[in-house]
Amino acid sequence: MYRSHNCGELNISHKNEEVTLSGWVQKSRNKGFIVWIDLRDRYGITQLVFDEERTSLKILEQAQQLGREFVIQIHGTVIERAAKNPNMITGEIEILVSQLTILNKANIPPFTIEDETDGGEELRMKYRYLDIRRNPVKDNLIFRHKVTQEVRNYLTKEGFIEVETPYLIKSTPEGARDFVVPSRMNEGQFYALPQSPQTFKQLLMVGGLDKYFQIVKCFRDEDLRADRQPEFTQIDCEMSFIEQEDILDAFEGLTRHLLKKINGAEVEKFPRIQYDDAIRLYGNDKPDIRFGMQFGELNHVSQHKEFNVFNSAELVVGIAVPNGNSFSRKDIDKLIKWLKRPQIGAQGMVYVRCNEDGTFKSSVDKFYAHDDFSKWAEITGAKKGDLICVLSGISAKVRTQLSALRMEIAEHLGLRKPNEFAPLWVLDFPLLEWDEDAQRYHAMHHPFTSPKPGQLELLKTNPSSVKANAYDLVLNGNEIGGGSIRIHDKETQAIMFDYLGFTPEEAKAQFGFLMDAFQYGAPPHGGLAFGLDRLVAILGGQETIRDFIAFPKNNSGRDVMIDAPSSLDKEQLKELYLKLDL
RNA sequence: GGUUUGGUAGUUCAGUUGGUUAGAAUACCUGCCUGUCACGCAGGGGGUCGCGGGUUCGAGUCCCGUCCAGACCGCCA
Repeated sequence: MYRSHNCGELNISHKNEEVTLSGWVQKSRNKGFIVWIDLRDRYGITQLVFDEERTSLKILEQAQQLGREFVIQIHGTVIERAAKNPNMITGEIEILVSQLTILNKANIPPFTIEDETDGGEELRMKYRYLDIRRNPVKDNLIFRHKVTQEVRNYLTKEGFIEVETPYLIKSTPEGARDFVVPSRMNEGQFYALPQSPQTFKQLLMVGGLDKYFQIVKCFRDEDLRADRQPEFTQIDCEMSFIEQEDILDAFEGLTRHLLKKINGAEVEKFPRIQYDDAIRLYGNDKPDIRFGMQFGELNHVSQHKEFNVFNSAELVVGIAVPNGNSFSRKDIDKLIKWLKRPQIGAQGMVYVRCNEDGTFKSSVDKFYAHDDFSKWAEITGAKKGDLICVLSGISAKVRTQLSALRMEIAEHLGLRKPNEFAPLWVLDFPLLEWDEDAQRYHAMHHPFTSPKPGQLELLKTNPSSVKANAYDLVLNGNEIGGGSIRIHDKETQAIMFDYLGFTPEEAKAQFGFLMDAFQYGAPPHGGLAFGLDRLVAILGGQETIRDFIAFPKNNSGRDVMIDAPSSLDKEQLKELYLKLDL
């Protein structure tokens, strides 16, 4: 028996008990005649004591040789400490060791195994197994386990069936790049790893399973970000004989359940916003509504004056920063500099200080009078003591820029509180999006999304105005889920493929199986997928998803621990009928 | 594909207008220490300044190239 207890559970009530513990040496404090060892396992830390009077000399000497992260097993007696440590759960007791076994030695770890480690990101990833010994990472993985358990509990209770769908599927040109896998048994042919189980879950609906879910890995071969991994996990769901309202209900229920069970947060009915309004009021299809600062459009009260920058702009739009008048000139210059970086690309910013005495002080006093600024303040909702920030230019660009500014300022002012949860449904996304590079429309969500009833005809006359039965769930400014009511008849699906530039032959070759299935009694259906990694990070009050993934990839899609990807040897390539053209 | 920041001891970092033998903290090793828990005290070892080239009497420092890493833009149905 390696252990009778773990390292986090012993307390004064176990006094005088004989116990066996196993774990890692966190730290030793050697005072010569007395040695303390902090023994660590997943559950906590228990202090071991060895001294000249009570421990045999052999064991004392052995204890003095123990290095950090040695794996040991001890047997001993729980005793009350002479000097207690109120900061530790096990701080009232220690183990007087009578037997010590070194189960395994350890090299000196390249970074400290402590909550505040001295190791940098890259080093921690290379030795991720050591990193996982640290509480912050370990706790995140346990937290993730709790979330997935609650997801399974809730959806199972609601009658959903978890079904596994294949990972080796077919490559399709729409959407993200596919990861591909050569087939040895089928010369010159390739599987693709799924970007999502989309078509399979629809086929499960045709199969009559009615309510499906899966916690499933998805793969996209696109460039990465801090919060984007090439393989990531989705909570993927689909339901039959439902309308949009049913899906919103079901997954609002799931999200509320998670917020309550995981965070103890009670959230009212989730507010909803139209996609068009989200863009107009926040410049963004995933607004963070934990704070205000809605956009106010100022064209009609700022144009046709002397200020040519605004006169020539398609859109003049501003936000009111609460108590922003406290920003110094230097603060504002810093913001403007930040806006002008190529990543944001703004030309500049006009600001108006709303003084406590009701007067205004702005960077464009030359062109506008008090009454003009009063109107600006009214439209942006600025109060005395606020700062109005105004950008202008091409509508789409300006909205993106002001949205970035809004988030930056909110972050700076501490308005993005991690323990506050503000979910939001964004509804009625456009069906299509114009692709400048390809000079054609592509599906904004995916090509299986149904248009709003009666809007199919609009495809011919005004494609970009067609709205879809598509919705996103946004939490604290992050898109955590998205879905749609699907097309479930062959004719409509064929029209969609046609508009997306597929020839009937291409559509048949790539999605014939789905179109065929639709001819055998496909029920009306729809669904949604949550990004689990991001959801877990947000519920955990953190922005980065990497520490909620046991073995994440780096910025270049590499696993620096196992050093993947790597090249294949000639034999392997030959077997797969591959020649490299480098 | 682009913008940008960085790479110096095991680790995290400092290193001024180019100028003696490249420092600090921590980790590590040795010794001392009977109540530590960020233990303390004394001593010690540890460097291809990412790599290659250039400018210079002299390069960690300046220039060019390259590799690696981070953040962001494009991209991510």
